[in-house]
Amino acid sequence: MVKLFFMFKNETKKTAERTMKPDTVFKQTFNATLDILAGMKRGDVLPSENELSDQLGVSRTTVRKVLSWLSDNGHVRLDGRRRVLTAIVPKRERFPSTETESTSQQVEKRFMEWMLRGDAQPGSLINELEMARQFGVATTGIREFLNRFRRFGLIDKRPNAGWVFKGFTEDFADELFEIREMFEQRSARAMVTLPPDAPQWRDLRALREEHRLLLGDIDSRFQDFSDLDNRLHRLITTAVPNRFIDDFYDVITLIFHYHYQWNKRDERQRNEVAIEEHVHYIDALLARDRRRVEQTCRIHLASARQTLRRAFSPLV
Amino acid sequence: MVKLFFMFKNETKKTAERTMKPDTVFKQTFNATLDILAGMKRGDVLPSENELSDQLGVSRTTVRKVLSWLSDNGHVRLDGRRRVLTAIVPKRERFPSTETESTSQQVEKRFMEWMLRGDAQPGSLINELEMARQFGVATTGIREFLNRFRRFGLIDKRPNAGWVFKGFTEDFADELFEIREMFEQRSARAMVTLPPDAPQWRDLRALREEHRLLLGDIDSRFQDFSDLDNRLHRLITTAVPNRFIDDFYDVITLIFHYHYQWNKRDERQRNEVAIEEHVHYIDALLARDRRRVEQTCRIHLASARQTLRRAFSPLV
DNA sequence: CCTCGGTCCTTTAAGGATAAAAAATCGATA
DNA sequence: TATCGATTTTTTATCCTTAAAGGACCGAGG
Repeated sequence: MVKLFFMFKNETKKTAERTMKPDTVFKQTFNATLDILAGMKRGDVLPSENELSDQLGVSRTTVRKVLSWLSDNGHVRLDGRRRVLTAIVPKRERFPSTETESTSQQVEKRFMEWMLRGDAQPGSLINELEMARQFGVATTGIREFLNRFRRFGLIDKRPNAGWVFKGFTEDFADELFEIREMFEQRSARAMVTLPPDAPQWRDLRALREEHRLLLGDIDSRFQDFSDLDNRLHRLITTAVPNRFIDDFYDVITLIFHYHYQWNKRDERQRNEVAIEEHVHYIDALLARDRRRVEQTCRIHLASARQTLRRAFSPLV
Repeated sequence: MVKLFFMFKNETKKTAERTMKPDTVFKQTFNATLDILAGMKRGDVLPSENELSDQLGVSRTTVRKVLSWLSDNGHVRLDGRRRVLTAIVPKRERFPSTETESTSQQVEKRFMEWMLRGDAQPGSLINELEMARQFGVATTGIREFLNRFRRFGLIDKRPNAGWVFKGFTEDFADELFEIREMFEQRSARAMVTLPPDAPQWRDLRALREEHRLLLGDIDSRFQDFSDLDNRLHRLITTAVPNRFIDDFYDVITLIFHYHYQWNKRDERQRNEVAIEEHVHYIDALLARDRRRVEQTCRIHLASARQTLRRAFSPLV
């Protein structure tokens, strides 16, 4: 059987000593707090602990840890029960992105890179222990990732005997897009029947404007398409929410997120075509013309499918 | 916030001392080997180690462990390189089913029971540690289960802050069946276009016969319907395989498996109706009549949806 | 040349431990 | 009455450890 090796050339060796639970949340929060402070000047009063907690999406415990650091290092002064900014925090205090990524995020990233590089042969075995060693994490982290990754349809589990990589193949693209087409057509049809005062129409018009702006500046900003693509399709699915369809879009989002990072061939032109397809699709939706919606949707998905399929034959 | 307690009334306390990795595979293999020996008589030669390994679906290592026991306890004698059965193994040597279930299977079972009992309030929090204590397993086992269970659309993860049970509600049934209907109609339409010599037609005719037999003996065997239901729908999806559709059927299979165990109301009558619907559906497929297939499929799924929905209002 | 026993090594499935993060508690105070 | 500081308790994310299961190798024998 073919065994896999996950180490890439030019890989930087992991030297960081691992703690039990990483403090990536603290470090991210720290950076985010600095972003907030950057918009303030000396003498300004900081938001309250609860406000910061809400705004940053972390517990007050973590917020307080950051605020303690700011006090201890003389950037913030206590004035009664207010906190006052006394000194700007220099940029170099920010934690680098390598330290703000949790283990599970790192595993996902490295696994996807390994897969999309094309190093992975269909049918090859994935070994938890080997992967854990190469990624510098414990086997439990790998297990957890693989279990979550199962639903992407790219790996199979053989109990007591590891995992099989099924391959990032044309079959995969076809099966993915068969479902995607069913779901998208269903959502698009539902959207057409939404009442004219549904909030989706406002969002859709805003998205159309964003598409127009991007097309006007396509040469420098063509990489922003990925985000726009995701937002359009997610908006359409909100017409009639269904948790299984939402979950499926998670699969598509992840696949495309990494796919866009690795497949740079014809990127600019590919995205320009896709944006134009989107505009036609959006116009059809705004016109609430069911037949045209179905047609423009089909055209766009067919070309997206071709894009993904071509990623599997990199030499042609 | 509502907290959950997983301990049921009349629950038997776990007293078994836990080992690192349970030997459930050995115990299952042991029982399965006894089943094979039951079909033999004294003096018969056992199959080879490799044969047993293939047949039982476990490694030779495990097979050899069972064979060692048989030798050590005088039930099997070595004759050159053959093994000869010398004494029947008494039934009481079999391991009880409680010892042949792996931790992950136990966790799944107990979680599903807890959910389907209706003790779980929608929106309540699931606590890994609490659940681990109640189930008598380590937190890693719970985590792994919850991660795998995510795709069933019944729980949500909040990073660093546990899991939320979304509730086994009518919404869930509706969303599940919306997808199921799309997938089933798609597969049924594909099946109609299969060539007359496709192996599916043979299997379908066999299934039809099984339905007929079950209907004739409905009073004593109505519980066998669950298995038949699963096999029919799985057969139809093989018309044009798609890994995402297969995965979705795993969700349906598990939900129905436990649902059938807990919801006994009108069980016999419900199953009888469903079998008749199946027969009409199968006949339409065998006739390769697209319109009738769509119609009978819709009728059957609508009644299955009602069955599941009714399970959420147990007092009406 | 295939199969078996013996042996050994590798890998998975579980348990257990610990630091970080979340959450709760409680006066005090504005 | 909501907020803050201080402190404590609970829970998650991660690492490490170990027995069972899988798998490879080898020599012998039919």
